Amino acid sequence: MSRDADRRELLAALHQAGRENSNAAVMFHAAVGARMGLNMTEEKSLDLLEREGALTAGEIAARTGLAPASVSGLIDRLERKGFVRRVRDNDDGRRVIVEMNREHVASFGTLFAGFVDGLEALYASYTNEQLHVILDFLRRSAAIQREATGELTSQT
Amino acid sequence: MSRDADRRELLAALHQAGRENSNAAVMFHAAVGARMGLNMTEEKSLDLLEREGALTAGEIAARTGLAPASVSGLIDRLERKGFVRRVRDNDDGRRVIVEMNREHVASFGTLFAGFVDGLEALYASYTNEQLHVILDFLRRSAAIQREATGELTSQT
DNA sequence: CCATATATTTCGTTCGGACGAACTAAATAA
DNA sequence: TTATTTAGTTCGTCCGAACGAAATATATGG
Repeated sequence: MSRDADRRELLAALHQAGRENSNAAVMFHAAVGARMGLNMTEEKSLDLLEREGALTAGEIAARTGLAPASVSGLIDRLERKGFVRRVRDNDDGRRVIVEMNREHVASFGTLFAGFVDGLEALYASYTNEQLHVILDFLRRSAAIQREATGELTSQT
Repeated sequence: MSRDADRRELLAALHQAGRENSNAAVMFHAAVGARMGLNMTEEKSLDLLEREGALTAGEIAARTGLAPASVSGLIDRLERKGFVRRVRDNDDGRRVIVEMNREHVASFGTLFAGFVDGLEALYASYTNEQLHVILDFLRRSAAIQREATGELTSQT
């Protein structure tokens, strides 16, 4: 049963490595945020806009769980720092659409230089077939984490 | 050059998926922390203790960049919530060693149930060979992120 | 021993971000 | 039109976490 033993070890190692990778991602994210002058809330909101595109203030409130007043303040800060723009909704003048300012975000690209280079070198070390496996894993792992986050966030 | 085209696409997809996976990890981490009654600083400190084992207050200060006074408060809070213990260092009575209370952390295991099940199912869908690739990727990716975090954190 | 250096804590203060309540403006219903 | 609902903002307040400076306790060098 050497095959089984190998697999058990493998799974344990994956558990550990996955944990450490998550951890490293969190730390990196925090470090990048700090360098960009963003707090956690601001960072998460930008990520939200990155993933979902422009959102109204109300949508941001719903997604982040913040009170409307807090979202106004949040948008103020992000706008002041140049990361987003407020755009009036033509269909409904009450709404405020918050658009990410991609140019400004991109201007911090140098912060990621080392990271990007490292990743490219890493990818370069794999065959196409292996990269397909990694891609599949990343996508499904992200889905699982988002699902789990949803479960934790929905009050139970 | 269909091979090259495939690879270019693959790399672009990996870039995107990697980003989203990181993001999902950050969100999940934050959600777990919120459920455990921890703020970001407390979470990061526990992660630190997880990775490096027991640390003195001063070491925590050095690793987190917090002022000594802030670390005292941090340890107070973590201790009050049951996540760590203060232990006097026998070799040097001035030092305070902070140990993680693993039992208490483990008691939140149910929060991770969905996540863990999901991951197990995911891993089950791969061959040993594929898992080796994923393991290698996770480890090297974590190292790259830690390296990049270090670069960002060291004042430059 | 005594003086000085080091590790941590205590104290008082400050600051940012989150909030509820009241307000403004726009949309919709009557 | 006028009344009501909805979206966001403003305002005043509160709370937690971070800090510097001073205090405490222990270690180390002269």
